[in-house]
Amino acid sequence: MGMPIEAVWRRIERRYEELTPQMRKAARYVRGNPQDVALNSLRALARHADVSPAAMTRLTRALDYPSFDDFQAAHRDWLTRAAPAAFSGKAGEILAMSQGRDAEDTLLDGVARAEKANIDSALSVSRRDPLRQAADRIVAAPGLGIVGTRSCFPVAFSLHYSLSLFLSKARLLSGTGRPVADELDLLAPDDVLVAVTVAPYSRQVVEIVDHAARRGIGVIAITDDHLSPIARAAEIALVSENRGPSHIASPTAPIAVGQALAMLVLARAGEAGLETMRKREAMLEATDAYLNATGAVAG
Amino acid sequence: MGMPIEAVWRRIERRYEELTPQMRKAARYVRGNPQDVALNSLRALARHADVSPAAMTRLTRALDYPSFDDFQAAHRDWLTRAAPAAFSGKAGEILAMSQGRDAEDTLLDGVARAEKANIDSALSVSRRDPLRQAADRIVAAPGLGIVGTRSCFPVAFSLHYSLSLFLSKARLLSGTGRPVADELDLLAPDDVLVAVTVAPYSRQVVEIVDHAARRGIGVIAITDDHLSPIARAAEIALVSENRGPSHIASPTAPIAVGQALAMLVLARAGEAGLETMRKREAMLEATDAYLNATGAVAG
DNA sequence: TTAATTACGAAACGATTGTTTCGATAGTCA
DNA sequence: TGACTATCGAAACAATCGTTTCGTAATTAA
Repeated sequence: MGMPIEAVWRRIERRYEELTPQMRKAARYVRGNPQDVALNSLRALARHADVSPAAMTRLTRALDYPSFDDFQAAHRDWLTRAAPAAFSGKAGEILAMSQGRDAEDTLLDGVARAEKANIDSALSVSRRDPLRQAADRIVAAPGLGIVGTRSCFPVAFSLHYSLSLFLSKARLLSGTGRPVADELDLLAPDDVLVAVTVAPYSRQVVEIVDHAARRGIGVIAITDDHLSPIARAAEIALVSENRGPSHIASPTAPIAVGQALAMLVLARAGEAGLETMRKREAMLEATDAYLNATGAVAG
Repeated sequence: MGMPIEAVWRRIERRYEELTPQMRKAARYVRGNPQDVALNSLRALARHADVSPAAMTRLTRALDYPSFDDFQAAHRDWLTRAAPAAFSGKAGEILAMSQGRDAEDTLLDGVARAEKANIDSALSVSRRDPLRQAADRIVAAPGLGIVGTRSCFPVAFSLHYSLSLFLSKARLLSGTGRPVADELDLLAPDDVLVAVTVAPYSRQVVEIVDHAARRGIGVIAITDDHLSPIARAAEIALVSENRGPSHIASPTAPIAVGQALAMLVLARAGEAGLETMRKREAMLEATDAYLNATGAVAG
């Protein structure tokens, strides 16, 4: 048959350095999203990779493929081979499933698909510049507060938890035993506040954001719409769509945004950040917070 | 977005009799070669099925799809979902050669890909039976506790938050002001405890699980390995892989599991559950917790 | 048989595809 | 500085796309 996709990947990695910047961008996307190459047209693929169609054509030629069709064929072969052989069968066997399970499966399919689409939108190429700016801002700020309530509290918590592994200045405004707004006193002008809320927007968080903005605190908003109340008042807005079949809004996409943000901050903290993390881990092990690596549990 | 391919198959089987001979021929090929639909153009597909392009167009319309694109989209969804997360694990190699934005983009690509793969694994078809069992168990239990610490606390919190929207028996064992283990007293035998922890496993959670199991409390484990300390002691284990390029473990996949679980419980609660949810929402609106729907914020 | 209806594919449509051309721009060296 | 090269994307190209139209063939009913 055609040529295995592993050969494509090897070529990309081997020739990566001699590619032009735009071609590298295209190559990175292709390498990271093989199924996109298999399923989309060249123009759509270029759009996803945030590159011109011409650049994509040039990439395929630079990788010694006579045409995009041949390049795409390799990816289609791969995708076809990866697909399960479970589909073939006599008509009618699917009907064997009971009604209830069927409906639930459809729901779960929808959830999985929606979650993935939400994450895609949150970390799409076009939304990375704000992410980078936010990371820069957090690194530069002398102090950092993080706030989120209700369904967005997990987002705030996990962002704070990840950051606090290597960044001692992060504070979670959790409102334990007192109004959250009181904790805003912890922040000074030039500090940064990361605020999280999605529709329906928490009045509490919106008011804190407004208050912080007036005090000269830089606000980074993690939300679900460029026009949301906190996005408009914020210096930087990190937006992730939040759709799904469920009646309950899922926090996965904003959490992924928070994780990506924490990762970028860690990248900027460099070796010093990693060193801090190692020390924290050593401390946690010393206090017996975790089971030992063997996973063995006595009794 | 799209509709699951199972619906396509069901339609074909149900309406097969009333189709035209040429359309049946096309339908048979489509049913037997779904990957061809995903990967080829309408004309190529018609050629493979040995029918005219017009016949294929008519088939998609007869199956109530507005256009062939929509019809094809269903097959593409299926194919991408069916494909395993088989991309060679060393996706981060390219990063070594480049620097700055390039390196960060590669990292972000890796994060997005890993998060999606983790969610896929968590909600894959083979892991849905435990999910259903867990939902049944939660509905049947008189009492319900949820526990998770550190990086897994967001998982426990968001599951509890979602469930508490329509299920008053859910209790979050958060350990505010006292040891978490003390709160285990809230649970009686025949109750259910949902425990969350991923490697490195929290000693606290593992001990609570062991204690609960000995007391006859049914344990549902949300974790990252079938052999993890809490999975072995649990009645039902909901496992989601947790891989990624970051040094920090991301909680998105277990959170997605929690959301799916909450959705299934809601589905079982039926109209009564929805009614409870509406009441809660009305209450929150009445207490001015949210901004009004217009999103307008004064000042 | 004839009349009425249904099923079908060739042909043509505008939209979109992959590719090439070419002028503008950025960066480098003399 | 000015000349030269490398890189890029807008625009134009023919080809192919999905779809519709319409006359003919096949089928059915009487």
